[in-house]
Amino acid sequence: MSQSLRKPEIIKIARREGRVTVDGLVDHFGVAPQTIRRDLTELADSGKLERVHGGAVLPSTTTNIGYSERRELNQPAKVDIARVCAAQIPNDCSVFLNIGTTTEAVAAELLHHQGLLVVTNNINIAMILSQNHSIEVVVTGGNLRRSDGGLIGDLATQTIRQFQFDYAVISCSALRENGDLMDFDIQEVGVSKTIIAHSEEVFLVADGSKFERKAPARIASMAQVDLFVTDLPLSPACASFCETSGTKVLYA
Amino acid sequence: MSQSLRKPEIIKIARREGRVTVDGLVDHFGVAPQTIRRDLTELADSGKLERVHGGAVLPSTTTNIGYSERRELNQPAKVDIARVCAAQIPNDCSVFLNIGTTTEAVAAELLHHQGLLVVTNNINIAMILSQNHSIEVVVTGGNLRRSDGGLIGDLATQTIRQFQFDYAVISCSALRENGDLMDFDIQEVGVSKTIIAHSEEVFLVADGSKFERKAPARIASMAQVDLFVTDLPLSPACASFCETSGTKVLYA
DNA sequence: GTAAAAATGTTCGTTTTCGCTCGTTTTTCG
DNA sequence: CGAAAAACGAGCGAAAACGAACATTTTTAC
Repeated sequence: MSQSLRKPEIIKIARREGRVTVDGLVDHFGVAPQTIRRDLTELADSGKLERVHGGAVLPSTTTNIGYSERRELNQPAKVDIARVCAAQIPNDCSVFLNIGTTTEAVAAELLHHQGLLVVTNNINIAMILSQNHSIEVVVTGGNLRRSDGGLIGDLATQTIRQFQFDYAVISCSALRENGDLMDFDIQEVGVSKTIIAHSEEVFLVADGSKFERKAPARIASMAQVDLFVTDLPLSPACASFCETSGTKVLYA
Repeated sequence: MSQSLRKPEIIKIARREGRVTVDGLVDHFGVAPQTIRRDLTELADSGKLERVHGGAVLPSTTTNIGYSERRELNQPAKVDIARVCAAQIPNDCSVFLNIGTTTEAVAAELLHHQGLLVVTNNINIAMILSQNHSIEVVVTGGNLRRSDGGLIGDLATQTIRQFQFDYAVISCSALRENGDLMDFDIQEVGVSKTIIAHSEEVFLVADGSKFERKAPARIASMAQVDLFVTDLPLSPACASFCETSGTKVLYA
């Protein structure tokens, strides 16, 4: 399929409005109706939209709109971080991956590894890793959180307690200057704490935007993290905290 | 502006705006279009951007999963069986759905129900049911079986033992004339036995082709099933067995 | 200071996109 | 049901964008 600058924006509008019209897009982009029709036809052919007379609608199977938008947010940075993180994980070891778009990116990078045992409480990660037949995938139980495919609650922690991981890759909703890892969901906090307690090496993946966000629940301190992979330089305060607590920092 | 500073800035703009145009960058940097094209091509080669006619956009990781599943779900016989089975399940109750394409079809039919608590060891079912916000979805832990998205092993049975279900919908790999339910995977047998032991009402969904197949491991007897939904008439032997064991039979 | 190397600008032939026309299909409305 | 109106897809020419090759400028290394 040929590409165009308009198509991503058409999809964005479709996800926001639920549908798009040829006329509306003609006004929006200032192009001829035929051009819009061509775009819609091609988007429909590739399964991104469903063509209807006069416009197009979202395919009926599209769920988690908010999530998929968030997943694309800052994606290149996440992939860079993920690549650096995955490079620190050897073959033939056990790894835990928890909830988060950045950890999903790590899962995608891990597809090139071999002989891994990966345990995850993220359904999307399980789907991603099922492509590699040399990776044994174990899913924790738990209540399914629709917003991001995460499995949380008591069942999840129960499962995790039965393992001891060589490596854990975790993320968080927000980071504070004093080195605290924060999260929105109190249930997820319990899971993350359990993961840290059952892992030899804890890797934290988080892009720089996490420093600008606030979240209510405290997961842990950076001191409990062995390796922190991020994209932007840390503030002096945070950098010195990592220094004294022995947390290694890698930049993507 | 020197060359080394231009590419990071292009990425910064792309992340902020979601897309960049050649013309826009020519104005922004005051260089020739060809230079911008070179930059964009190199950024695209390294995976940071996705090149399109007239500019570039952030790489999209939109993955459309579930094509193959949906195809299988559309097999008319399975859908008919699923519809009949789903009609026997009331709103506001707890249901277990196990592995199998027919049970997946049941999940699709249950999308119209409300107030359900559904526990499943099938990742595809979890994805399907996540579309209905009035259904609480719980996933059992377990080793992921790539062939069908099933979660099996000790972790799965452990989880199931913690529940007592109003209804369980199960399937099997094969059916014998004497009323035995058979399966290919010994690990799955353990799961199915546990499900039956922890459910008030057990529904079996299986199309007629199951009678023509052989499988090595015995799950249970039809006598432990309360309702059997199928598409083709049973053999006289099997029908009389159901009669004496009190198993109700429904035809789709 | 000079030469090599890298980056940038220019030209030009090729490819892609876009808008127009026109005949066909779908929808709307009496 | 049937006709008018809207929407649609195919084909075509013009315009824009593209990439390759080469000339020119800037940076780097000695």
